[in-house]
Amino acid sequence: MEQLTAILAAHLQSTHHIESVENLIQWQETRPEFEGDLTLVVFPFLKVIKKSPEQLGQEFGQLFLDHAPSVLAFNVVKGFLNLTIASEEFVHTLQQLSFSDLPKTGKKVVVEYCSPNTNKPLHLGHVRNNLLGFSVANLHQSIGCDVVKVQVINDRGIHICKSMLAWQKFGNGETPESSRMKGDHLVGKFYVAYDQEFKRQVKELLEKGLTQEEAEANAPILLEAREMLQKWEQGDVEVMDLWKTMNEWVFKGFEATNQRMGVSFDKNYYESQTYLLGKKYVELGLEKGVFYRKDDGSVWIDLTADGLDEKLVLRKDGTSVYITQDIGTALERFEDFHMDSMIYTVGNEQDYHFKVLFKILEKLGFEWAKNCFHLSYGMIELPTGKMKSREGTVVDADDLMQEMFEVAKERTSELGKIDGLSEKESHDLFEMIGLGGLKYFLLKVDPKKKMVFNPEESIDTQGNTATFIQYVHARIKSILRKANQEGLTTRYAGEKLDLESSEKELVKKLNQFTSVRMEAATQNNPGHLCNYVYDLAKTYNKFYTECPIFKQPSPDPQTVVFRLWLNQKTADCLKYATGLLGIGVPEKM
RNA sequence: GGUCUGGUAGCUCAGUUGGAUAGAGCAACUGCCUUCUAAGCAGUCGGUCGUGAGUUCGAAUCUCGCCCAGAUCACCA
Repeated sequence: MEQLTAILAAHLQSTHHIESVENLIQWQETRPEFEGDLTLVVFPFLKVIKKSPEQLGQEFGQLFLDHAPSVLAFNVVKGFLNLTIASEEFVHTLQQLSFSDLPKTGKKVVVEYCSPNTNKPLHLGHVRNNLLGFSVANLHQSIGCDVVKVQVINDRGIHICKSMLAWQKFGNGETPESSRMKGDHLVGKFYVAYDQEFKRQVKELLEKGLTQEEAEANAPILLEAREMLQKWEQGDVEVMDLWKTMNEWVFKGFEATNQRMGVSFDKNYYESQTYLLGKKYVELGLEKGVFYRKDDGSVWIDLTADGLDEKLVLRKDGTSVYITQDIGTALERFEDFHMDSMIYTVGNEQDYHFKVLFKILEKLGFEWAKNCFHLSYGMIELPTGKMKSREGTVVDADDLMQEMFEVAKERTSELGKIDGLSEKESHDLFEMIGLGGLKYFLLKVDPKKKMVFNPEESIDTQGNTATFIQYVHARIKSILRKANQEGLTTRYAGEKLDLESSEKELVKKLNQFTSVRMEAATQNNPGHLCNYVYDLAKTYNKFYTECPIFKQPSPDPQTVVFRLWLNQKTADCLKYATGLLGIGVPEKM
């Protein structure tokens, strides 16, 4: 394509005296319904060259035919010049493709995701968050960045005290061991128990004649929780011990969940250690005149000139608010890593918060603030409505993964695909199919979109699913195993060969990988890669049916090797690309 | 009310800096397994791209108005 561009640019310069050709030359792939491989859009030239689209197309077509050996033929339809490219060119393209991480650029990116509270287990929302954050981190690594994966663990505050208090009141000394429950689920149970008790007390107070507001503010259990928070802040030994114990339970639970999901972190930040950090930077902001102090002593920033509001950054009693902590945490991270950019994977209900945060960091004079990105994603709702932890209407992450596993098991067994597999092999396969299906389902849609999760409909194994992609990989591997048995090589020597159209399509599709990956990484959208992988799998399947290798009549030896090579390259690409999404592909299924 | 995000086939979604007759999957229907894996392939059916204007050779894509849905505008986190 570079060659063709050069030829055209030279022609435009010498014949039509046009110097700046950058914006005029638009290449695109020829649509399947037309003859050809590569298409030049002629319309943009009409403004500078007074000819009809048809004439100009003919002129350019002839030019390529005369000067570019790789162009075999051309046709012009309306304002589109379609070129047929020689098979050698496709072989050459395929030779240059490899699927691995790009060389290091020295750019450092911090990716934050997960951010759980330690009062309840992870749910479907966290799953989307985790998968997005993890795959975006992979994508950046893939294009040559140094990536640091971090999570902030929300381990303090009134909501944590609530589950602690409920455990004290109703727990009877229950532990994960004694109850045989995962620690995070056990603690979550008491968070729900708190809420039930709270509601009961509110109801009681209402019956005594208090208003709803009064009742909610004076429920004894809430007052107790507040008292507990105060004790925590004072470092009360008993409360701290309970806090540490229950948090340990939860951390163990989270670790198990994240491990099964396949995500990991390089560093954890605990809010209990960072919640006071922001204060010293408030002083810095005051010195710089970015912040100002009101008469009552509270500190603010005025962002009205930037289209935002005034925002409090320090209360009049000198304590921090949410954004103060985030300022502190961001700067702490910069001390830790000196990153060039940072990605926050957080739900879209915090869009405004992050706009404000980035603006503040920028005004404080930090260069990297401009490269901060809020990877904002839409909420997941159930057919019955929103998920609410307190009311127990959530899709639990552990349950969900297990359900996916079970469905994969059932479906695979039905199809008789586990014959000849050991118990461990089939277990691993179910896990790969089940988890892969879940991951692909959540990653393929644009992160910005909210989604409705319907458990029955979501667990599909046909069509645009991970299973389909995994199946294609297994098919390829099966062919390559057979080739190996027969002692055939997959190294094509590169002699002249006429390619079938589905072979050409597959090479073209493989050739798109690099640009798709770049787009997915720079836009922080793994969905692009999902769509690509699906497309690739579909393109392969067409090639698979149209270009057999071991079927009779068998193709000539050179074609066999070429097709095996193409199989190998496709498998490499599928494995690498799905790996970036955190999805595994099996050797057999 | 202000700001942000979304609105594409019955359903779930793609659709690169504006490019050819708007694409997939699911669902419904029709063909194809004596073997490179049918979790597949080929095909039929299905659309006033929320709506009205504008910009131009050309608009799902850009601009403006309006309609619908969600989020947000806390000295909560």
